[in-house]
Amino acid sequence: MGSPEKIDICKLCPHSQSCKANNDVFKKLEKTMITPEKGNFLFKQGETFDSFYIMCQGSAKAECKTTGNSPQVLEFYHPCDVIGLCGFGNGSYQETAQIMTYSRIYKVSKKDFDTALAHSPALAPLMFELLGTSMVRRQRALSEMSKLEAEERFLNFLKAEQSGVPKDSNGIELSMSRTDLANYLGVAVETLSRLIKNLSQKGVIEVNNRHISLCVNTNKSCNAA
Amino acid sequence: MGSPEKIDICKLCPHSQSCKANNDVFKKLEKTMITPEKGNFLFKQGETFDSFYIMCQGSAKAECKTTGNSPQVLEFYHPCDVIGLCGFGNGSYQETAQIMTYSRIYKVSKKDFDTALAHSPALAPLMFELLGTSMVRRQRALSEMSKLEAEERFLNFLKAEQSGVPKDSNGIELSMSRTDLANYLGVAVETLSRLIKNLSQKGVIEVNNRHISLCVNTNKSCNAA
DNA sequence: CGTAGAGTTGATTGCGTTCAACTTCAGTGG
DNA sequence: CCACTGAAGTTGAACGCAATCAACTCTACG
Repeated sequence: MGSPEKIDICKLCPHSQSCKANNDVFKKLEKTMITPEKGNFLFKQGETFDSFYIMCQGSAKAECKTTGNSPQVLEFYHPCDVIGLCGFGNGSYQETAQIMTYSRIYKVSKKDFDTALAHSPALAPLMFELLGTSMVRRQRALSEMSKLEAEERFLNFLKAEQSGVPKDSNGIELSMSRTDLANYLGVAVETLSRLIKNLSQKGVIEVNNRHISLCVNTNKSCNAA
Repeated sequence: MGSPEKIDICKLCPHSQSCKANNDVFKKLEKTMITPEKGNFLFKQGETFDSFYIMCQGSAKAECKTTGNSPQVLEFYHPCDVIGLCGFGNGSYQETAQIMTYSRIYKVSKKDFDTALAHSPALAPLMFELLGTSMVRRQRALSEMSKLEAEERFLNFLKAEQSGVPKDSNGIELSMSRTDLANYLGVAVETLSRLIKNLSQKGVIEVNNRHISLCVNTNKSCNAA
């Protein structure tokens, strides 16, 4: 892990407009910047909940394992995302967070958070909102998982990824492996591979390794092409 | 809906030991008792978040619909469960809550909750815990949905249902229709029907309409029988 | 008694899994 | 600089779980 600093880098951040970390209330929170490398863990499932994190730069994933099964990728994290809220549940993290690419991340210790809570009346509602949103995001994923077919889930994923990227940039640079992505989507790696090939042949997407761009007609009707 | 009262019925409640509503902090919350009938809605997806609920008696379900798809049952609620927390997300409910059997439910208005928040420092942490737990519950469901086969998901469901029931009682009285249950498990009604038949023939469960009892060897090995 | 909704059963189809072989790519050491 | 190695990704063939469609039975309720 990198050495902690205490600089406000939000001023330089391209996401500062929409980021919770740049919110008035959150800005007052005591926090440190960490710069973990690819493969590092922010926390592992079962560990005591002592901090949560706000991603400024980079990418990460959350996995959870249930008894006897291979782990399931729950979520991919991008800049502005808050990581580790699941720890509020019963005092320990119920998932494992791992860095996918070199990242810059704000770390907020639970201790500092609890202190701030007493002084800043606006903090609790903000946190309720964050937790509520996280909950809804996962229930959406749950709903999609059982309702939609693999292709549609993948397209939804792409659209979500694209929305977090400046519009002028041409396509998306995926930060996760096919294995992780397939796991996240709930299909086998082979299925994902075939799926991408099909969509590519149909002209819905253009693929070059981990670089994928959605073609102009982003709407659903392009499936029929 | 039934007429609101303001009586503390926790003293008479068989679940009072484990129920959040009976927690010191929650007890001080201003709340009213409602007694909705089967089919009533506590709230519908998209409505403004103005209250959450604590179930004392009865059963309910939460459904969500995403664009263009049939609704997905997210969760079934039993006594002690808190309903409507998703509303904290963006100020509106992201799911619909419907009563399945005649129920007695505490209603906590957001206004009263916000008021209490200012006076009771222990309330926010308790709420964080509730929200965190709800989040984790849904991510578990998500993980199971993609990892486990239908039969195992059904058995897990049964075990969960059973754990909320006094041990001396013989078996479980399901409060939901096959349709809802199949939807919740992410399979077709027909599949669920066949599944139940198989398990019954293998001697893993005993079925009589909506009354189901897990046979003595509750452990996984009984699948092999 | 008749109707509607809930649940069951059977036959068929298909999406996605699994297994296996192959290709591509990045990193490492000679 | 190139050969080697292992991981990541692709392709093909065969299988199987669960969906779908359709007909039927059961149950509740008027």
